[in-house]
Amino acid sequence: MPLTRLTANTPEGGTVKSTRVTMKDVSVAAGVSQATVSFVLNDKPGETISPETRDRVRRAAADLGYRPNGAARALREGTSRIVILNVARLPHGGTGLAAFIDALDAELEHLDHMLLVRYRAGSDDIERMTAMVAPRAVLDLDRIYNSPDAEAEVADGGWTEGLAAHTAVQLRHLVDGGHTTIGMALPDGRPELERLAALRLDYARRTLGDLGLEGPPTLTMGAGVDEDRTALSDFIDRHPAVTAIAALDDDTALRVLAASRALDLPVPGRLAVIGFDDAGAGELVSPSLTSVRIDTAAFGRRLARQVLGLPEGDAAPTPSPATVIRRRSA
Amino acid sequence: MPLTRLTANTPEGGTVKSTRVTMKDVSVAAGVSQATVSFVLNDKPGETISPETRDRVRRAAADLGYRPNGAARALREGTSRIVILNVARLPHGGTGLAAFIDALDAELEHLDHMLLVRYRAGSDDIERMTAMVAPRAVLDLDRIYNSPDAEAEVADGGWTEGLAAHTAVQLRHLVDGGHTTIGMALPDGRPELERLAALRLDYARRTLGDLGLEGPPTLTMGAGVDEDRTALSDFIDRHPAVTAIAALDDDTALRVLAASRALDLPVPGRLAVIGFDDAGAGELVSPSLTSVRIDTAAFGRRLARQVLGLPEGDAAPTPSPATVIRRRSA
DNA sequence: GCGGACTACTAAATCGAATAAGTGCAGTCT
DNA sequence: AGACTGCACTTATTCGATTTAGTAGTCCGC
Repeated sequence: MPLTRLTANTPEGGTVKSTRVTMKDVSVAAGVSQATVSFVLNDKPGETISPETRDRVRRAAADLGYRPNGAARALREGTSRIVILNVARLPHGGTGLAAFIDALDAELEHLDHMLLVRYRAGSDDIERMTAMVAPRAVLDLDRIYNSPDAEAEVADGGWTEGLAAHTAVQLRHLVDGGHTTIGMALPDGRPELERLAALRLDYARRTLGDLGLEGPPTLTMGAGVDEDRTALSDFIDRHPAVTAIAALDDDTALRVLAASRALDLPVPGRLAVIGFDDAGAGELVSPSLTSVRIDTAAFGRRLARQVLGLPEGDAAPTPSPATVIRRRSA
Repeated sequence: MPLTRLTANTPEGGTVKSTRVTMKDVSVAAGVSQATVSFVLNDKPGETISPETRDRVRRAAADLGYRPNGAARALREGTSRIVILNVARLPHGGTGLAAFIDALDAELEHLDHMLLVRYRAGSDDIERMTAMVAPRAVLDLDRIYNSPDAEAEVADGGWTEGLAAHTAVQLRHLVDGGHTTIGMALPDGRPELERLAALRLDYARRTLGDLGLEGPPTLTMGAGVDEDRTALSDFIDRHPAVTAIAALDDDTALRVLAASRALDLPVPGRLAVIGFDDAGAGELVSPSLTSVRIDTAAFGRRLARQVLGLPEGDAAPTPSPATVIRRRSA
């Protein structure tokens, strides 16, 4: 009754190795050379293979249950068909990020690649990884936030442009609710989120500007329950006109909620609170947390193709809907 | 300003390939054959290499920054040095699981292997993975719960035995608080957690039995906020003597808290609630959630060695402490 | 009726490590 | 002195794919 199910491949190669179907086996079954099998199965352009032969080969491969050996491929091609997603220390609780990963995974699978996730951070780790697994690409969700070369043109599946729209949805919900002086809550002591915070803050400023409102004063939460209460208290003293707070994420929003409770500030009566990237716990607190659920699947799909250097594909310039999950807090 | 930092290895090979340091390069630099380099770097037993040569080889390898090519190794040996952890659809918010993964990762790194996490489930996926990455082992956190052969002897780093102790800590906290009739809250509609639930319930029953108390009546939560309220209401009606509830995890505990609030049941006055595997949101709700924080690092370390077929190593039969994070709810 | 182009393939090299099977030489035993 | 053993290596093969460089055979024009 163990927690883990172990499927070990004995390095000694017991029966496993002898069972493996190789390209050679397929070539024999189809009565052609091994090279021909490779040409057919990879649809190599420029090679002329008769339709009948193609058929025989494909049939043989299917019959035998042939699967190309990733190691051999990687050795020959220089990189494996693995794509690494590095999520070191980032929050991955939100539904948005989960959907993003799901879509990325599905699309990569469709393109005959495999997404694997790495939790370790550090540049040395990336070096190790390059040597050990030679991934086709590394998607680093962490590094970007601390990246000095902010303007580097890097594939992101359109996430960044989407972020602007999503931030706007969050703010607009508060404005539609009649709020005109809005604050923004950012996480404390999370250096890996610093750049994301700056980005979101910038978009928030623009959104409010477009609506003829002043940019949001900011509030930092996350140092601890007591510190949070003090921080919110100070913030309200300094900005008494603020009647609503938009948070960077649900965790930060929950902290605002907790601090408000401690200060006896009625939510949403005195202070409306809205989160971002609905993380699930929002419906379990009181008052329940209003949040923004973002559809990031389209980004994931686009990123998969970008990462492999493929054209955008059939995925049209999809709109990226963000919907407000309306609960009690705003 | 993208979300992702992309480090692509061009399949075309560009400059990267020419830059790679191979064993051949090392052998030339050290003035020996490539085979000798392999013998030295792998400490091949049975091979007699003079200390001076060993030194020259090691020095050359270090100077050139040699890193063995994972693909070549995998091709030759039949399996790569990658260990896959499959966490498909399981909750991974708890601090315990995070610490478990961290320790597993660190120990595997120490043993020159690499832990990569896979989110997809399904047997077909495992087949794909075997062909594409040929992992040395697959740790499936998911399958185990549905596994029919419950008694299979599989490496788990001692997790299972620990679970019993941890469950006891959770229950004992309630008993120490004066509670004698205790219920257990289990998640609803999470088939992947069914077996874990059964396991925990069994341990709970034993713990209570040892203390001379009756086994816990169970309560199912998670179908939805309204359903949860009804479920708790029914439960209290049926078991009015129950004054405390131990939950399978923090998420389930939060649901009990929310339902209690909806029913105006004072917590911990009428009903004490304790979670498991402290997931972080517990301190942000009101009343704040008491939970059990488990130290799973030792399990991770042991599992790493088990999985690679190594002896237990220096890691002594470590005790696995579980500590109650005492907050307001119990 | 012969060179050239095209078709439909095959043979062999290659990627980088691990390893089985030698090779030359010094020392030992009988 | 010749066989034998052990040491310190080297040579060459292997893993399973991709890819380059062929090689027969056919058709086509002149």
